[in-house]
Amino acid sequence: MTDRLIWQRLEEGNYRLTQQRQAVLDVMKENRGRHLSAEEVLAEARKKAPNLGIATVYRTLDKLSSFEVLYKMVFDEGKYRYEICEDEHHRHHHVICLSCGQIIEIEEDLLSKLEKHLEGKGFEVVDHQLIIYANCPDCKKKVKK
Amino acid sequence: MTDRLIWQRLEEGNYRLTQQRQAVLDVMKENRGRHLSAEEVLAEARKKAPNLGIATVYRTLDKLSSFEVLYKMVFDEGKYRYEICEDEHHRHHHVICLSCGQIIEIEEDLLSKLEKHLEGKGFEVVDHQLIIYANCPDCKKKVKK
DNA sequence: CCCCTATTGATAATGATTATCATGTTTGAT
DNA sequence: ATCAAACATGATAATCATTATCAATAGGGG
Repeated sequence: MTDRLIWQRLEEGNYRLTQQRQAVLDVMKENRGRHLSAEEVLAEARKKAPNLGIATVYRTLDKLSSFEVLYKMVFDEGKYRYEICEDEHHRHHHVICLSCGQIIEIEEDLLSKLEKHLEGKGFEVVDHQLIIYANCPDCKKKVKK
Repeated sequence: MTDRLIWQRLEEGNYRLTQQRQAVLDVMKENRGRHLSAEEVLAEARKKAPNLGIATVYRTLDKLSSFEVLYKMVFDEGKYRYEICEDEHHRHHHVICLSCGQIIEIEEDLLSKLEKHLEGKGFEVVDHQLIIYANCPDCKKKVKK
């Protein structure tokens, strides 16, 4: 997602970029493709805004998600993670390695057929999330030993 | 999932079926295809075991999940839900209606191609979960008004 | 420069889940 | 059957992530 587009969305939402919010947004931009928890964002963002509080982090992450600047998602560990949006389609494809916990993004989009089918049945598809649980090539080797 | 198979898994795990555990398991069997939270299971199961405690419900749900008698899953609301396993493949396909919250199961399995691709790259695919966010036909009508 | 409103950080409150522990129950060896 | 040992339970405390509260503060428009 481009700075231009981010700016546009913040403006539409009448959202001022304070130092703290800037720090949070910077962290998210510096971690494109990663899926950060609120605590992780706090730890990083404090390097720029040392007395940033966790409440502000949550507030900012939720607001940015509501502007569709960030995705808010949840994996099986049961807590929220955030990631900067990369496209207009809100599609998330992830592979989670069951051994090392690494979360890898994949690009393929094979779901349009399924969604067309649902739309044919009267559904209005808004978004989807696909998570694949796997052992990544490295861990696969280790596990076999 | 058949009673036969459930029994087999409990036996393999040396898991005694006490009254309380039986009550929890019964609730799960009576609600095939539904995705119950621990609190919901507790409320139902207390009809059979009136002074059942929430801790026992959690313990039982987790154990049954570890035996692959139940699936343990998480949606965007951020809490765990459980469902009795219906097949050997551990595949969950859900459509969540964004208006009424209804969770509908779908049967299609269009992901084998994608998984083959990942396996070609050295991954070992263990499981997957696909969630589609949509408005169901009824809510779609209401939303449009 | 001052007032007004938005924002912040600290902290309390909440909700879901997990851990602890004293008590009660089952099991299996005798 | 008896009894010790292991297991299971319910109540409740502890924990973890998140949200709400609130007094203090910061910034922008006049």
